[in-house]
Amino acid sequence: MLQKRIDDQPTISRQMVREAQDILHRHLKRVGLKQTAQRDAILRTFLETRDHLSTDELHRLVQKKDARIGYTTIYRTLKLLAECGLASEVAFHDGIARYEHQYNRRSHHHMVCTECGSSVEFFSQEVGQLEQEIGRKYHYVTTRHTFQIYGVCEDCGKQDHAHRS
Amino acid sequence: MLQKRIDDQPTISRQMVREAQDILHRHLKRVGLKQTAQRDAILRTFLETRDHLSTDELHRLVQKKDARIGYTTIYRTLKLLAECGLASEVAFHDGIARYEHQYNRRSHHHMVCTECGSSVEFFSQEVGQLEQEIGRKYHYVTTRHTFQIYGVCEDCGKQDHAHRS
DNA sequence: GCTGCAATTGAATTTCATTTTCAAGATGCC
DNA sequence: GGCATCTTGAAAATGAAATTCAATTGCAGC
Repeated sequence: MLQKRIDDQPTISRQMVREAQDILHRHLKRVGLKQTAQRDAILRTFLETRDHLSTDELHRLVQKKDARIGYTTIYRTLKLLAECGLASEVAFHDGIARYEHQYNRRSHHHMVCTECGSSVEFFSQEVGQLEQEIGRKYHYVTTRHTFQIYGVCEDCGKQDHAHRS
Repeated sequence: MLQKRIDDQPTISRQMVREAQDILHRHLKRVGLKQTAQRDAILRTFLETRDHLSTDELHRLVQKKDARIGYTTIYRTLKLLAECGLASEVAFHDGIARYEHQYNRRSHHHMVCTECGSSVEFFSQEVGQLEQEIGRKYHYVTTRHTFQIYGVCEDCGKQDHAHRS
């Protein structure tokens, strides 16, 4: 599944992995949890991947490194990563929770093709400003927003056309 | 659960119910399905309610009118209503699908309190324009978008504060 | 470097929203 | 009105996510 990203950093450097691991380790210590080989392995695999990963996909990838790491641990660790800001959930409204890594990334949004499920990332300043503006207006302390566009991508549009004629 | 709406029409008139019912009936005929008392009852109850209804909530309301209407029929009918544009799904990302009626309503968005679940509706032209703009840029034929803001509402903010001090 | 206790793990189980199944009942075209 | 077809709703199935629990592991304090 094609996924275009607007990312300045083409790959994740060793340095970034170390820094992210530090963030996780500090978070664990803060809330009285323990460092484990599993959590580190999951974080590393997660950072290395440039996709919007479902728990299932991440599980498969992690298993290539250590086949004994179970499903449950992936779920639990993704929540931990979200807690310390390293990951964030992306809901594409297909009933599956996806996560993307958030480390050193610009705020961005997604446009999803409803035919093939591929996605494009785009950036828009206005959306963040709107969050602030609306929050002020209705006296909410805003924490985040979601913005997704749904449609049919160029390729699927062409195929539909070819199919009909 | 408090829900502020930006709606020009304070209540649903008899006239509107009739028109909406017509839309449903025409849709049913078009796709070769049948009119039933259940479908009409569900549509009427749905239109009378100004909330973002979960299937469960709508089921409870409908049962007050006819206790024999089952869960499954609510699910199926909500899908039909969405198909003919009378309802649309609102995902608040709490694992429950909600629907709101779409008949004679302005395009709008939601800000949801993550503490108490209450929501405010707001209107923003920019978001629709952005959908068009981004779609053109990446050659998508866009169909819809979702935009939600999450935060803590004034009341919950006060309670948290009172609790701490 | 041990010890002990609390946190972690993962297989299995449970939960819960939603979907599917299917036999009995309703609808509407002829 | 007859009859094929759609609808209904209770029950069962599904599937993603959460929970349970016994065995294992991390690590703070000695």
